[in-house]
Amino acid sequence: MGRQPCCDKLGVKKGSWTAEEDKKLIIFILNNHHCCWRAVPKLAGLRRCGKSCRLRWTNYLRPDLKRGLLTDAEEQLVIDLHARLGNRWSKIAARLPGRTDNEIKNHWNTHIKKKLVKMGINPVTHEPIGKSSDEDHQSSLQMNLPTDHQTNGPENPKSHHNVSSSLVSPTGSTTDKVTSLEDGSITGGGSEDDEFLLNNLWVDDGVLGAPDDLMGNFRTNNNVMDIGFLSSWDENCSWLMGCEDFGLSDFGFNCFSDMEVVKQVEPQTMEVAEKQ
DNA sequence: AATCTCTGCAACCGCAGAATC
DNA sequence: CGATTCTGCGGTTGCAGAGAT
Repeated sequence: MGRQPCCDKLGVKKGSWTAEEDKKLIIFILNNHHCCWRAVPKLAGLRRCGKSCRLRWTNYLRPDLKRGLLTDAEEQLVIDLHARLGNRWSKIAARLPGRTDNEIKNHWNTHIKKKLVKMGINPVTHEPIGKSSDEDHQSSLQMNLPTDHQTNGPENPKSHHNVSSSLVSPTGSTTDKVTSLEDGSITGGGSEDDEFLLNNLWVDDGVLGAPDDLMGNFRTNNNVMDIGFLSSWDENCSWLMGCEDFGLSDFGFNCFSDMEVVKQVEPQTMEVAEKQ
């Protein structure tokens, strides 16, 4: 028998989300969390696929998301993690609070990849271009690059060393780990090894761990909704899990005044929010 | 000022594994 | 235990804005 289908494709809207749709989704999840994504669009009054709702929420509307370009430290960590995990963006994203796999994937493809090539580093193998005889990698790499990079080629031949050595992180902690990885101590795909090493990497990298200034912001296409009274990653997460206990006005969601707010704000929660 | 080209990002698509019946 | 569906992931696409001509 199995389950019911995810969504009937008929009447499902595609394309960019409107501010109105964002509001509906945010309000629904605030009041109900999400029981299952399949049910979300119908219950929230959206003509979207549940999959699309999940994507919109996780990649754009989640309150714990950071915004803007990755910092140097984050970029360095992405490079290090990519060197050992490959294109497992979700695993990489799990190590960068407030960043999504989609965001990291995009940043890799648009920024980091080019930067590495300019430095003479193969972004696939993380080895100096020309060092290995894997011409397949190089040719495939060039296929994926814009023409300006194809014509210019590596502009920095002096960078014939490990990526992680050339892009030194502020802590300097990640470089050594990468070196140890490349001597064969890491087995590709070994999830337990990955977890162990990544946890070490995570723990000692205070720069990236749960930033103090990580303030959750809800944003729509037109609005940024401050929920800055939450001061840490953990608080953000726990708040999310218990979001049904709060009303929208607690978070400064006055922009939703035109929307029907289902739940009433409890006086106690107001007090808590004000104290923060 | 108008047009063209390039770049970056949000969103979609298809697949695989997990979950459910 | 097989069939079916759900969820999450990675690859890819399409559009909008920026920059170049």
